[in-house]
Amino acid sequence: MANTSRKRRRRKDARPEEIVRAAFQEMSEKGIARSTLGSIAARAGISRTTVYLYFPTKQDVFKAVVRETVERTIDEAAVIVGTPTGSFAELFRRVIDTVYERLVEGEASVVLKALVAEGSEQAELVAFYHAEILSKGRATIEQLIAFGLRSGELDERAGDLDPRLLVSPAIFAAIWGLVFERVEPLDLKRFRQNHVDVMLHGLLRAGTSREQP
Amino acid sequence: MANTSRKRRRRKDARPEEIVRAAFQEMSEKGIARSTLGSIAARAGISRTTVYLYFPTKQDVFKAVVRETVERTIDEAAVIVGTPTGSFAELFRRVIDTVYERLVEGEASVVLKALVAEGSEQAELVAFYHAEILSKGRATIEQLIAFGLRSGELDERAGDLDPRLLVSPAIFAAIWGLVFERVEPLDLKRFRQNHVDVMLHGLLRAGTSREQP
Amino acid sequence: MANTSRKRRRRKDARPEEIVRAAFQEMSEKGIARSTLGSIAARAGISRTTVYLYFPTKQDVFKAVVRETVERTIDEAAVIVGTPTGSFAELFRRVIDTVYERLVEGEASVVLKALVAEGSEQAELVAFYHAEILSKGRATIEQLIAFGLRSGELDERAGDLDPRLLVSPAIFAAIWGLVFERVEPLDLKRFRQNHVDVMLHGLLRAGTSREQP
Amino acid sequence: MANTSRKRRRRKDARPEEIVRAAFQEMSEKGIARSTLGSIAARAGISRTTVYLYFPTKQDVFKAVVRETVERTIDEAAVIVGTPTGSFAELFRRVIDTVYERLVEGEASVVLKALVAEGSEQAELVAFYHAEILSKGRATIEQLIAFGLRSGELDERAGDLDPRLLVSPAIFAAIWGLVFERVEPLDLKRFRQNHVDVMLHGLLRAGTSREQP
DNA sequence: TATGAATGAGTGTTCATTCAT
DNA sequence: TATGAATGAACACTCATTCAT
Repeated sequence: MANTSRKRRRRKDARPEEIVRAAFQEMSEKGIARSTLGSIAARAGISRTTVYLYFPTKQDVFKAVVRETVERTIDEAAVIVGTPTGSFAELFRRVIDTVYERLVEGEASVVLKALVAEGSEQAELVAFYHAEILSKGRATIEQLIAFGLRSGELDERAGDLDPRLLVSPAIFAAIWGLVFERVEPLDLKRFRQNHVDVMLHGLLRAGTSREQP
Repeated sequence: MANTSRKRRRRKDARPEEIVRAAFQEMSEKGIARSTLGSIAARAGISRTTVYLYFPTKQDVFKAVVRETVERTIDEAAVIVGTPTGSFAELFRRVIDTVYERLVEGEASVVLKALVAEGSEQAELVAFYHAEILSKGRATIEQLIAFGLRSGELDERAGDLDPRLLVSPAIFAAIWGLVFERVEPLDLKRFRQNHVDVMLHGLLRAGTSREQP
Repeated sequence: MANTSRKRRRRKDARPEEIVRAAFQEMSEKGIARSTLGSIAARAGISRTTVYLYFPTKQDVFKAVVRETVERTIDEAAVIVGTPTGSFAELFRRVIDTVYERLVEGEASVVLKALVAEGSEQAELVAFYHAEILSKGRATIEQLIAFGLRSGELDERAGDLDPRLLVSPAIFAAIWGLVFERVEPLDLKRFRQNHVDVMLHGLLRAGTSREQP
Repeated sequence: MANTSRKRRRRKDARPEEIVRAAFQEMSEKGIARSTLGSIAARAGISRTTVYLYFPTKQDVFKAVVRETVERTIDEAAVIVGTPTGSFAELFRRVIDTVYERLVEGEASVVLKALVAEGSEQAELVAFYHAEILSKGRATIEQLIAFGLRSGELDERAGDLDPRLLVSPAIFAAIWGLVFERVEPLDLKRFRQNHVDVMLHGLLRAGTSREQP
């Protein structure tokens, strides 16, 4: 809970942050396109035009939303692998847990959706999000794999893995929750458990011989 | 009815398809909300109001887009499991291959993205997509698992799996391709290979004992 | 029941009459403005464009509606005063009865409303309606008054009466029925009775001396 | 709130009235349906969208027109009966005079015409008009009759009268003036005089015995 | 005669943005 | 700093009407 950066930003100027907070809530309910400046302003308790004192454009408001959300997520996300303890399996489970907690269940999932939604016109935001979140996540996973290889728990073929594969079900779950939750809900706890189990042990009955491709 | 002009008739029949094709292209570039009936009509080379001769509403146009684009996709995958041949592993690989070909690399990924992006504003479309596509896909995967259990290749614990887990990396890849491709490309062939390998055999070195949670 | 003119028109060409009938029904339900050629055509069981074979314009359709309805009304309206029998009071009651039957409860009320509605842009129709219906009605009332004066039942001051006054409550009732019926219904029978009673005897208690203006 | 610019504030307060005035004029020329927000705005010298700052919907504009135009009308008539002076005949004449001045000759006739014309498409407006205007008018007439009964000037049978009958010629005159004026004008002064005379004393010569129905 | 195809002009409404105060 | 007033551009949708067959 490194609340230094948060404190730093606070109190310097409360208004922009209130606007961003309101915009985040609107975004999480209606998406970017359907969030109107009017509704954001109303939620922030200010006039619609006052928003323009702090942000030149609606897009810029949402840029700030992404930025702040990402920063908060990063700040709070301790680097787990830095000081590895226990088995690879334990470590893996812990990393995946963190991903679910932060990216899937947390605020960042809203941002992820927004990026998917309007990413094509928000290249700048996409790049920022990638640099701040995804690349760090990737590094974490790569460290994790390296650890497993060193410890001998992982087959040497794991070195060829695309690190994104290991978290991809989590991202899927985040997306699912945002879009299809109402129509066919997903039991996150069970899904996470499945995720880890299958990733670690595979689907095939223990003892089944490996394919030789 | 008999002497209706061929040319005219041909046109009449072709129109909806042309409109749907134009709408698909617009959607892939701008999403649903930002696709206007005007731009769709222009792309189809007709007047804006002509669209209303074939579709009562903008939503219905995109409903048709979703339906036409994705229906064939799933049907094919379903066929595969219908007449299972070979081992579970082979079957699994074949289903996943189909999913990648259709959902990830094919046109359907565009639809998927649009729904992820604007699903909250298009609840009806989401419900439709779920009913037509996801539920069928889910059934296919469930059949696949059942087959594996029957053949003895799958551990009995596979019966508890959320079927969505098995395809989740593919969905992830589809989203990634649409959003982050430019910033960090994804080697689809390798990713798919990883996907199948890890799902089938797990990450842990063969012989490593299963966790007892 | 002079059905000569009706027969004359019939069978010569059934289509236009079917269209006019459909238009009349639409008009009585939705008024002229909200009656679309599409709904009229649908009701007549023909294509929208077929209407144009018989009527150059939507307005012309409704001109025909007014014409036909008025003609029917006139044809069937026997001239009561022509051969007067009984007292003025009896005659008056009979004339008023006819007005209620034809203009208030009959089809013509629909036309009346339409004229009120779009009369300002349908000067031609208004003039036609006046010439065919109102002027004849006026003549009838004037004959009635003359009869009453001759018979000595009417005060000589009745010669100064605007004949329209005598039927004005009936017209009011027609309008009321068309507009406010749902919100505060009007008991036509009672209203008609009141109408005749008050017109004949006035509101004041019998024996009250007349004002001297 | 204190230092809000006077000019600006004045404007803000004046706008709705200006819009309503413009709408009234449009309505009197083209009716409700054919009055577009564009033409109303143009007449008021503002942009089409500015209307939406003051009225959420086109219907609300016309609701305001109806309210503003007719409210004063009835109130005044009600005041008259509130403090009755003189004979019933005098009072009746005064109420009827007010109705002619306000409803027939004044602005309110335009509203009445619009409702008659387009009432079926404007059910809400009709209900509103009834609640605000007609029910009050009815109450006024009923008070008037009650007064006449108390004072002994009215025959006890007047208690059975539909109150609407007493003003119905005035409404007729209003409609006539709007629709048939050009084709056969109506001398309002004379018609009003006739109205009151006949209503009070009836058509039949004094001394003629009442009918026994 | 009859119709299906097509469209242009127009309608109410939304919303990001500008401007004067 | 803060805001209320005002607007232009856009959008989905309707409908009378024209045209080719």
